Amino acid sequence: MKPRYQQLKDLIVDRISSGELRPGDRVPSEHELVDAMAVSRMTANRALRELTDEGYVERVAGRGSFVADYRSRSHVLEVQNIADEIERRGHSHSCQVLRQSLQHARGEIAKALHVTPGNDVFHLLLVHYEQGAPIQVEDRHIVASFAPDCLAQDFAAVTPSAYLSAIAPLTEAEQIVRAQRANRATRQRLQMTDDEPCLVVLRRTWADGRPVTFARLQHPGSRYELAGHYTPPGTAKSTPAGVVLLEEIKP
Amino acid sequence: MKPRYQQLKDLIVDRISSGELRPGDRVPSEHELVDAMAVSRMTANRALRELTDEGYVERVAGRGSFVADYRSRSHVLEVQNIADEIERRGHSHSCQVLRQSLQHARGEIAKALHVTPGNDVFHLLLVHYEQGAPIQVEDRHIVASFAPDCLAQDFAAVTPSAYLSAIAPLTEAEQIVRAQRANRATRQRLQMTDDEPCLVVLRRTWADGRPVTFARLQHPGSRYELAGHYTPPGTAKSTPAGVVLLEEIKP
DNA sequence: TGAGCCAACTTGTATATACAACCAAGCCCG
DNA sequence: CGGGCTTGGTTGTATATACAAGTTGGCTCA
Repeated sequence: MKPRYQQLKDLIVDRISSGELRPGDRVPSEHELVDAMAVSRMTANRALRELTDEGYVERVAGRGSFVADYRSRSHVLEVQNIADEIERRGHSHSCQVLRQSLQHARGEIAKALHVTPGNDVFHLLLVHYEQGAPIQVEDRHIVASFAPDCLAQDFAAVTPSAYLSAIAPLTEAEQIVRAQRANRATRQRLQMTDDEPCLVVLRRTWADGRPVTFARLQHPGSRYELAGHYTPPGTAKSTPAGVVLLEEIKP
Repeated sequence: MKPRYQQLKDLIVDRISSGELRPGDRVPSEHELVDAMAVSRMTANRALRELTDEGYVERVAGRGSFVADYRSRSHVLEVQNIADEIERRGHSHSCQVLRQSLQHARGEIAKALHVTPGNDVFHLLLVHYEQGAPIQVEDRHIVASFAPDCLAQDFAAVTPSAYLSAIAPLTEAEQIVRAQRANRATRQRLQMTDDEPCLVVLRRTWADGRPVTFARLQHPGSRYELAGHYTPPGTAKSTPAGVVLLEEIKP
């Protein structure tokens, strides 16, 4: 038997991930949970407090508790959407859709997405531009059952990342970063010279405990880099605005 | 005035980061905190429970609470030490020290480490080998006041990462990942072909809220990649052993 | 009308208490 | 000597209660 505070947490997380509660919506107050679930206020408090620590809920004394915006959920999801990233830099983002089709999963793609070969997957091929210069080739497969209306989307307006996040919060991610040479087609799309290194990110993303999408993201080495700032769970403090500094270092 | 549970947490974290309490040491039990600090057991429980969530302590019902091993602290610190990483793969690690000297900080290095130009920093240049094949050139600067006995260390036996972690827990990290071409000296050291892309990691690491070391890590693109698996704070579940799968995919 | 006050509700923290489960060490008894 | 039991210490959870502080909306009174 799970502890009661965990039952309360599961209950609320389920209502959020099912879409019943959306970001900004009010979640039951401690007193309402006490009445509805027959627990003490301390137990309800612990459930809501831990959900706050985990990024699901935001609480305001005197007003109530509310479903948090997914973007504030974890650093994984912060990096997901290249359009947001570019706009945070104050630059313009545009996107060209080269392919948007329904396919049957086979081989490694089927294995990576945990579907049986032959099942439907969508295949997307996009090029993202920052200030008009190509910055990323996005080659993505999506489990069809997760996003049935994928073919009807306009991915030039809403990136696949944003689209997928809107369907359900992405709860888990796995990625591999490599430096490789790109093939000729990719070099052309990214306007890369023949010997320019290519920064490749292979990323698999989960929702509801199941993999839903696999992306191969290729970037020109001279114009793109990955940056991250990590603090251990408890702290999240000290030294702001340090990334810019590192950018300048050319030993 | 900080809340009392936070005061308790600060107290214990201070004793850990000062080195008074080392990994494996016993931390005061809830009852001892009740007696010593004049708080209720619930307050002591909350302090210790949150420290557990944050990775500082491990608790065992019936035995007590103990300082956690730093390695279990966060995925940032897991990746720190390339020797551990190689040994986890069951491979042999060796290391050649090319430079180990005391210098005066200048320019970008001084800025990155937040020391005034002219202050002492140590400079290390190492090559790491996996099964005899070169896998990383480590070019590292360390704030001298943080590690005064740096010149006396044998870094072929204990990597700089391990050495620095032993002095004080590394609490914060910032890194940038790039795909670049390496210069000729580096290509030779890593036995890379002329046009082989190089995976470069620039990493700056903090202890006690101050930057202590800055490293430039260069890897042959054909033999090295970065992998990470991320879950949001609350969950930490589902799908094990998936990284290997992704390795195989060559679309 | 408008300014201020107050009541109701919310979260945040703190205490005292209780019971269950777990662990280690020592003790008793066969 | 050894197996099982007890006992004391520990964590994990749950409740009832209390006070402080923030927010909101309505009400009163000038």
